[in-house]
Amino acid sequence: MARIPRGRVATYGQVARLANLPGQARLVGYALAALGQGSRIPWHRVVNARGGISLRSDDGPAGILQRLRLEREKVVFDAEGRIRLERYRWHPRLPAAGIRFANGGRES
DNA sequence: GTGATGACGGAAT
DNA sequence: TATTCCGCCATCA
Repeated sequence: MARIPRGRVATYGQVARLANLPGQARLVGYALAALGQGSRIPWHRVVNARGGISLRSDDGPAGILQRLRLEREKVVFDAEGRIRLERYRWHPRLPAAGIRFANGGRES
């Protein structure tokens, strides 16, 4: 996820596949929920397969914050709160095998 | 040990 | 395009 460039997004399922965990999209969400506030991981660049923001406990400002952070990166939401994946989806160059952890695994 | 739940995905309808 | 349904599995009560 740290490789996702500014202004681009990836879906939960996409991240799961890159992590060599095909079909385990829910675990990606589960992992994100465990991130601390000080995490340097760009969690706001991960959206669901419909291009929407997924937050169960969106009582707080988290959901709004994700949208604001993305809009600050020039990502546009439509009237239904969704973005065009065909336009903003990130297309990684290297296969999953080429991934290297730049933080020594401290975020996991 | 068991059942419910959840930052989801995808096929079927 | 929208809904419904089922698979997925780490956690937790």
